[in-house]
Amino acid sequence: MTTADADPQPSAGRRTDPGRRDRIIDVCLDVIADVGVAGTSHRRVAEAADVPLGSMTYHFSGMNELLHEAFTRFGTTVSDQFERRMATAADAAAAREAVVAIIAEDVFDTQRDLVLTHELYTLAARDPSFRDITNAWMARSRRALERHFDPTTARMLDALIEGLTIHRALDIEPHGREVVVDAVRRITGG
Amino acid sequence: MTTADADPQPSAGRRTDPGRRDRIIDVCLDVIADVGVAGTSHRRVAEAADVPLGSMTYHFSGMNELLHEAFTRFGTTVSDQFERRMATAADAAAAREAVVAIIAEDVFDTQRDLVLTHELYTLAARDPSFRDITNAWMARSRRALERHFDPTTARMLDALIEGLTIHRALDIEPHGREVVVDAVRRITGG
Amino acid sequence: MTTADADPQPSAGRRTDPGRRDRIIDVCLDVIADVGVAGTSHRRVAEAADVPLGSMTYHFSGMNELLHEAFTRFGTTVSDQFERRMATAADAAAAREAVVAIIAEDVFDTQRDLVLTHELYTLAARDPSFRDITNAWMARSRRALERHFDPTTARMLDALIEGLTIHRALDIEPHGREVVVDAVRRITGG
Amino acid sequence: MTTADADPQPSAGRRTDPGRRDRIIDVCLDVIADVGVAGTSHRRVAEAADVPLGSMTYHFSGMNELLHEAFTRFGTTVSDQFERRMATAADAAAAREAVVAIIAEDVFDTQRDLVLTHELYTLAARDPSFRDITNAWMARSRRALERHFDPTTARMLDALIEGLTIHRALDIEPHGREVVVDAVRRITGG
DNA sequence: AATGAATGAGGATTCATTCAT
DNA sequence: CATGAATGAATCCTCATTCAT
Repeated sequence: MTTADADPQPSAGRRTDPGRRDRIIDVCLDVIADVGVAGTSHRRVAEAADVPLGSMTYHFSGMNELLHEAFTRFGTTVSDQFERRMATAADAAAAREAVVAIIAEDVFDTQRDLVLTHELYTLAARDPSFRDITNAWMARSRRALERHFDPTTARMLDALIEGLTIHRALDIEPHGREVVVDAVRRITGG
Repeated sequence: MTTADADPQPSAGRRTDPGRRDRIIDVCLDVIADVGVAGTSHRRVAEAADVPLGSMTYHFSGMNELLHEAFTRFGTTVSDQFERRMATAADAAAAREAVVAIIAEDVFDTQRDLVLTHELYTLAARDPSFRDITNAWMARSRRALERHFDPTTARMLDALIEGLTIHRALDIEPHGREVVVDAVRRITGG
Repeated sequence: MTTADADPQPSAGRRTDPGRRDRIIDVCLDVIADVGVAGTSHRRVAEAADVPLGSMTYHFSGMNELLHEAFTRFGTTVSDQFERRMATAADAAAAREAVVAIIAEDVFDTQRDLVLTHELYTLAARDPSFRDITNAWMARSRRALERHFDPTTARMLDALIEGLTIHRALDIEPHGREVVVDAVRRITGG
Repeated sequence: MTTADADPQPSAGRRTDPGRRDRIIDVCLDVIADVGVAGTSHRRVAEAADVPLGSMTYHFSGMNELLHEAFTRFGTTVSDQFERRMATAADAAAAREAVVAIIAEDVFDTQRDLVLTHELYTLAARDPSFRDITNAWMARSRRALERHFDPTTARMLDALIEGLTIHRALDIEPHGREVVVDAVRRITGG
């Protein structure tokens, strides 16, 4: 009864693993956040995802495709959150507060997102094939802001969010919340 | 004067090479701009600098030291330019125009600086040992802005410059100069 | 007749594909001519034949079987042509001209055949299991020549054809037709 | 006296190994003869030469350079032997006998040379960068033959040697020596 | 009968670093 | 002081083959 040929899940038991591709992409983002794009290798991702090395190039044509998919997912996730934040704002005042919250809270508590964002920008700065990701991201952000502000103000706000977020994360003595509130007010004229 | 075969220009002609360390640092920045920190290796830098491979680990304890020195130089160079821009401004109006010029012109025409900046941010976002570079950079920028604006406004302006510069470089349809002018006016209340 | 959706041309349209094995063999020769035996892989052949990868090991026990079948076909094809050439010769003079034509024209205009021949010889030189192909080829050539020449002369002619063909293909300044004519005459005493 | 730090050849004792490059090339030919160009890999050659894997790409830019050097050496070696054979022949009769000996003895007793020759031809048939090796080889052979025979005859003889050698090696029932003698006589009119 | 998913072994190559000179 | 030689680890990627379906 315990012989091998009676085992419904023989040896490794890992013949088919649907969703593996998805899992690899998720894990890849973790690895990037951990060791950077520079340190991200097939080996490391495979190990982190508990997947054989050969699986990597089976599911992805190469590192480039993997990175592209990973950052596409990242961009989509962040954009989703951004949109949700803006969508729940009832009026301009609430929208302003949402923007402040995004700057002061969202990215602040996730070092992970900060790192990933910079890694993506670095990639996009050199490799145009990653621009479509940043483009889509920026486009969605702006569209979400345009629900509450005119196009020009939306652009400015978007850039302000970018700059304040970066500086907040890198600065040795980060600005307080009131600076953010004030800056948003100046731009939006609220 | 010392040895018998007092040849002023010895055979290989590269016996003593003062400034070699400096040259390596400069070339390293070029290499980073070209292939990214990820693709920057001793070999590549050595070749680009026309320096023997062994020279790399002789002058630098390792890649980390080399990168650190390279980005320190980069930060200093960019800060110098920034300071010079701001120093020549006679009054607040001129200062505002200088800021606009920095955003709309300086980084715009050098893809190189854009790439290097992001590479540095990416490094700093993960590795604290690179924070001192970004800190010094930000501190100098802010001090330069504080010549003309109050500290809070200076902070905001600094962040705005950051965000607008990035978006200008990555955006598929970059904003026009007038958007920059308007944004600077709103923040500075000019 | 069996299932309900008795579609005579089922969805994918490639349910049954008689002659697929044949097509794979043909394509395999093209691949070998293109990238050499060394570069010929299941994957490459499968892709070139527009056949799923799994199909390769279904139809062939392994690369060796595939190569064997491919070169068998190649040898047969070339031998057929050789035989046809010799068969149409009415007398010894015509036979001599046929030999000249084979050397000076047949292989000359197909780089493909030259490459394939050498690949086969290389295989046969090391692996005895490919000797039966070259043996059959040589036997047929000799038999075809023996229609017009005595056995010893046939052997010599066969070797001469071999050598002149190779040198014609590899030589930087190939010999002219008259050299071929002369050599054939000397061997056959025509 | 026998302590480790008194050992002039510390630990591995393989710091500098002049002539290593040469040894690799020689070993490479052995490996090719053994498993073919197709089966020749850095790993296999490194192991056969008792050299670390990293040593391979240190001494050679890649497989192509290694193969090129190996076959260049092979071609030179064989040509040398050929030239020596022909140089020692005092008159035309002796030259004819030398040619016979080359065909009937030289290659016959070295399966190795046969295999290597075919591997080289296969390479040269597809990759023009290997033609210079075969060209040099053929040129030297012909020049050596022209010491004793007129250019046209030399060409024919060269081709005959090629063809008879190949057939002798591949044939299931190889021709006897007398066929070779006869063929050479017919071509040279001796 | 046929195939897509999967994988471990091995492919060439690049690398930072060590060390004898 | 400076460097060329050397190497083991790690890089991405390709491969033949197996197997559940």
